[in-house]
Amino acid sequence: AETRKKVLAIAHELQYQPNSIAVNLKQQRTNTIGVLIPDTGNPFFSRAVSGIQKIANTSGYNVMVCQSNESYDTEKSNLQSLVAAHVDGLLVSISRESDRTDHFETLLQKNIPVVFFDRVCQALQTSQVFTDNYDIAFEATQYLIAKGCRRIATITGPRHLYTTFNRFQGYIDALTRNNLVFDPDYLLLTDYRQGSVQAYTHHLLNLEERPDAIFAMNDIIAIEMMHIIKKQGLRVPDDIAVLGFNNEPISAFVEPSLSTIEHPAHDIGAAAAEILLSHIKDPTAQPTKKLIRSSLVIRESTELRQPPLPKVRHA
Amino acid sequence: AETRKKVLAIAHELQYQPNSIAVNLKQQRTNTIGVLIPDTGNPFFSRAVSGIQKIANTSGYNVMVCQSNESYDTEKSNLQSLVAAHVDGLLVSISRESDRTDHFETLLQKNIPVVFFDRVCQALQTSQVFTDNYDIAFEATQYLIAKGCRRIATITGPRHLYTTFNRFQGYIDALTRNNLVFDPDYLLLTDYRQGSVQAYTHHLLNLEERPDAIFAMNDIIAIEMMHIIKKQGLRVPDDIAVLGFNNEPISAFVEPSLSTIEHPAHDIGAAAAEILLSHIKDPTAQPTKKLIRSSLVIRESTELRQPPLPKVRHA
DNA sequence: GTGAAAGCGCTAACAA
DNA sequence: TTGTTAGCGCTTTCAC
Repeated sequence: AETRKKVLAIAHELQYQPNSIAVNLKQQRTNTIGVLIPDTGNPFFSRAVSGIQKIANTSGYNVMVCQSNESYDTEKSNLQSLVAAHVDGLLVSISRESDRTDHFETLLQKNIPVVFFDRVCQALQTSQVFTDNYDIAFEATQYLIAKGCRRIATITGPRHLYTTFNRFQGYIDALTRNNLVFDPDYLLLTDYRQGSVQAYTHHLLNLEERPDAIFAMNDIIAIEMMHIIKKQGLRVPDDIAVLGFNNEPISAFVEPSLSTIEHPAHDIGAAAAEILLSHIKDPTAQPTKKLIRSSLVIRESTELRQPPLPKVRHA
Repeated sequence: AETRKKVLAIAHELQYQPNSIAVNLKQQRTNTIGVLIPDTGNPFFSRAVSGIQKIANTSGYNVMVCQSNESYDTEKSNLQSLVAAHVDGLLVSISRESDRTDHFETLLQKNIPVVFFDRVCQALQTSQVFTDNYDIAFEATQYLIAKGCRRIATITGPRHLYTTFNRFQGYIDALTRNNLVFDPDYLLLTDYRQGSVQAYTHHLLNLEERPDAIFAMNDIIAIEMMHIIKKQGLRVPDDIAVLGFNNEPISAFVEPSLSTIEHPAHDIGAAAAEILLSHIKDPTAQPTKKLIRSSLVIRESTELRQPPLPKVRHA
């Protein structure tokens, strides 16, 4: 009782800090969560990490970040690093290249909680946080059609990605609903490589029937496309309307300002972190799926000044 | 010898992985480096983190990231977390609010290697990686003056930040060298709060003698300012030239394309990580200072079409 | 070369 | 309530 005080006082005086590694060894946990994302430099993911940090830090967790650079192999090796580092749980958005998900199965075997976010992995029985990709793509396409667009091109990623697949379905279904036929010429699969946007845009502009709208998979691509379109002497939105995805801050300030889809990266990251922490606390908890809604942000790049064309029936 | 093989075989079969926490406890290190930056969502820092990751992962290190949100208190508490997590070393870019650096002294006492990057801390005897802020700001200002600009405004941050201070000095010295007097009306200190850029820009545009050029502290601010200037019916660069900082990818695609300063975030991060790893390997190594050069990237936002005005002598 | 044992710094169980 | 001790899983030393 007396000595207790003395010890505490001296401990404080010597600035005693428990050795967390020893604590970790004893407790068999690290108070660290692993984050595995495709690209730190992608603003969507860096904002998601920001949301993750916020939740993790307020709960006394540290965050270990790895980037797969959109490579399956790197993702796999990052995963091993994070597991080897004994993170208490993982937040993952899978790489573009990952069309199989065998590497995540070991997590389930080892009972390491994992929450996928945005680019989720449907094959696995885990918690997931995602947005209503199908609905918002449907709504966005519907909106473009209502504006009078009939030849709507889309730039998208590989089919096996959850986000891409659902957005594409929403796009297709909106076309069908409006009796428009899907023209494969208007579908571009991008790999994001340097210079690819330029090539894709020129391809679209040189088509016999040039598209009258482009629905891009993110704002950065959309802005680059607008730039190229304008350089070609065409007008946005009058000749070609452009719609982005993600609502990056910069999109409000380009000319014309970019219509896009608000995709709350910070909230998605934070929600995923919260679910993960709950799984860490209670390992028996069932996987949950959380939907975070997106919304259409209409600006100038799709606001056609001319009245909509009369509705045309194709096919 | 024989049993060795058998054991190894079975170990492989059971997928034996040494428990890294136990290894860490024994070795007194974690193979983890801590990264402390102001803001994960800031593209400059997220690109720097990308460079750090690359070096760290190839050397078998994990990366633990914390963001201070530009707050001194958060920075201090993040620092404690990272030290408590026993990171083997730290990479730090200090927060805007941190006008004192007492919290970093404990690192030196505990002999934890730290490398500051970009927003370095001069008061401490540690390794640092930075860019030639003074020279490039001088060169950029000189360039604007050569283009005929005489009333050059600048948007900058607090004086105690290394980057800000040196850029400001370069700006001032270039003015002086050209016999232009520095007008405090043309200096804006921003805190980056929501909406502040709009207020600052309007302030500048409403000055009795409107600036004919603006040198912003980063591209995002510069692009927002261009947007506001154009909304006011003024032309960029003819009425006001605009120069950014950081050369974000998007800056090539705005209208007019933004002149800016190439500030190699990825390289700065990678260089800092390399120096840190060398300090971890050899704790007796002396602190080094590494300079990574920036360069002027000239695009449309400063390319005045009219011939430069005749040189005016002020004061 | 092989094997046993001490110990990293802590926590939790147990004994006093 | 207080003090002692075993043990987390590894590495390294030291004896064999």
